[in-house]
This record gives sequence, C-alpha cells and structure tokens, in this order.
Amino acid sequence: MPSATTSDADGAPRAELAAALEDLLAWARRLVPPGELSLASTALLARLARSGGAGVSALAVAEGVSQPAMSQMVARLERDGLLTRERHPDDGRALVVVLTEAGREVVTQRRAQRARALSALVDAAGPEDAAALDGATPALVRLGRAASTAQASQTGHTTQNTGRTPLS
Amino acid sequence: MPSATTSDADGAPRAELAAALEDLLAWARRLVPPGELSLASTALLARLARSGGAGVSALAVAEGVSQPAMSQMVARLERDGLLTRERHPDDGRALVVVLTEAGREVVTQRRAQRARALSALVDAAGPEDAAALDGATPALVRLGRAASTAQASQTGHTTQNTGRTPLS
DNA sequence: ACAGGTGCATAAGCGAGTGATACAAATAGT
DNA sequence: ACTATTTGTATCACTCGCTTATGCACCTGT
Repeated sequence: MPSATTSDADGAPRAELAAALEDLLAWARRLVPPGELSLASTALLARLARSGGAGVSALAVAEGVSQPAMSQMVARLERDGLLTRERHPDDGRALVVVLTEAGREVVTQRRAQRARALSALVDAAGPEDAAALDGATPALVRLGRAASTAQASQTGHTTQNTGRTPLS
Repeated sequence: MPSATTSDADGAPRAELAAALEDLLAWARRLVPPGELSLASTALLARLARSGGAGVSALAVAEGVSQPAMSQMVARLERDGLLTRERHPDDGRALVVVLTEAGREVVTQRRAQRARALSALVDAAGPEDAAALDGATPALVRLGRAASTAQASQTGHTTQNTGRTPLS
C-alpha cells in the first residue's frame, strides 16, 4: 500500500535499511578469521589489484584514512609478502606500492570466500528474499561505488597532508 | 535473459553483491567520527536497548566476540557513563549490564544519524536506485536478522568459554 | 642556494580484538 | 560437609588499525 513512487516513501524504511546494513556489517566483521587479513587490508589489496601501483599518500586518500595509518598498513602487508614498496624512479621520496603474486592470489581467494559466505546467507533467507536481493544488486553496486568515492567529505575529518580539503 | 527462478541466478551477482556490501561497510567504517562510539559499541548499546539487561558472557556470545573483549568494552562504556554494571542479586559472580539514560539517548541519536547519512547516500544514487533499495529493504532486514543470529558458527572460532560449540 | 612544499616514516596513545590465566562464586559428587 | 568442577568476570600481554604530532629526505620555485 505505500506508493513509494519517488524516493523516501514514509521515512521509516531508511532507518530500517540502515539497521539492516549495520547488522550485515557486524556479520562481515565477525566473519574475518582471527589472524587473517582484516577488512581494511583486504580493501587495500583489492584496490591495488584493480588500480595498479600507487603511492602511500594517494592510497591513504583513496581509502579515507590518514597517511600514517596507510604507511603502517603497507609496512605490515609488505612484511607478510603481499605487496612491495619500490622507490619511484623519478621521485626519490615517493614510493610505488605494488601487489606481489601472493597478494594477487589472496585477493582472488578472499573474493571467492566472501561470495561463498554471502551466498550461503542469502540462500538461507529463502528464494523470495534471495530474488529480491539479486534484483537490488545493481542498485547496491552503484550505491557502493558512490560510497567509495564519497570519502569522508561529509564528516570532514581527513586531516593531515593526506587530503587537501582546506577545512571547507 | 537469466531466468533466476530459484536462487543463485548465474553466480556472478553474488560476488558483485559481496563487493558492494564491502564498499558500504568501508563507507560506514569511515563515517564513524574519531573519538565517537565505534560500530561495535553502538551495536552493543543497541542490543541492550532492545533486549534489556544481560551478563557479560551472554553479551559476548550475542555479539560474537570473546568474553575478555566484551568485558573491556563494557568497562569502557561504563567509564563513559552509557551503561552500568550491577551485581546479580541471586548470583554473586554474575553481573547485569544495563543502559543508563545517557546510553539510551545515544542509541536514539545514532539511529537517527546513520539513517540520515544513509538517506543522503541513497538519494544521491538517484530515484530509480533509491526505489530499488527501498523495495529490497524488507529482504535486507531479514538478511541482517539472519546474519545477527548466525554468529560465527560458519568459521567456527568463538573459542573461550563464551560459546559452547564443542569444536564439532 | 636556499625556502617552502611534498612524500613518507616514526612515536605515543586509544580502541578493539585475541588467547592464556587467575579468581570468586555456584554447583556436583562423593 | 568437604572437596572438585564448572561457570562468570577480570586481567595480562600481545596484535591490529586508527589518530595527532613530529621529523626527515627529497623535489621545486625564486
């Protein structure tokens, strides 16, 4: 009975949607096996896999974290052999972070793994909901893309030399 | 062209859905203002708000974390005045964790806040996608519920005395 | 040549997670 | 009743991921 022709129907759905996403978020967080790669690390590796090499500061901006945070993360992942830090040929202070073969494998495995886990969850929800979710997938994909590029501009806390957002 | 009568259509959508959720997850993670309550804390407070008081171990199982983690989290939140630890009347070793009035307020505020942020994101995606997402909301809500109760049974790493899943 | 900006690393500290361990209280088993 | 085990929390020592503040090396513009 809710016509819902435009956008926000009667207001409540958005809160429900937010709560549902938060639940799913918690689920994903718990799904990470202890000792395995965290979500943050996985996100970084995935970005490197599809965007090629990049500098630490650029990665920090892209992932929406501070430069020191990215610096540490890169150091850890290099220690684990999943990426390498090479000096930039033309710029002595810059680095080029690139995936190793092991890193690329990890990305592939994790992709398959989370697809499997989510698939199990979706299938457990029943065919109707599964169909509804599969139907909404394109919209969710676009939403995810938008979220990725939105950065922290809303909250305004990128700070440090990473983002040049001059305090608005 | 994909009939998609049953569940998993042609396989690829699930991977896309997983990737989209991961993007949204990263977005939500970045949305947390530094110094504010983390997602984990918010989830705990929300649970207390809808389930009433509970013991530390029970909360640990419910949130899918270890007992020490929950113990520390409760201690921090008590320090911040959002909940209180009271001794159980009949069981001298047990506690009853209950929200304070301040804690209840925080839950309400955060609920509104994330609904607002998500709403902005959804509206920015355009009316068509917004409608698709609102339509899939019930399915996502059920999926979130399922994820909440699924716990870490899949990965099998609850450990400690928190969960009695006997390794199986 | 020198000043300022840029790219990265380090230090100190908090939040959140882990396993291992300690301890108090309740319950069970003779 | 008196031990023995289980159960509920807390604590310790770690790791990871994040923050701000700071320092240093390198490039660049005058």
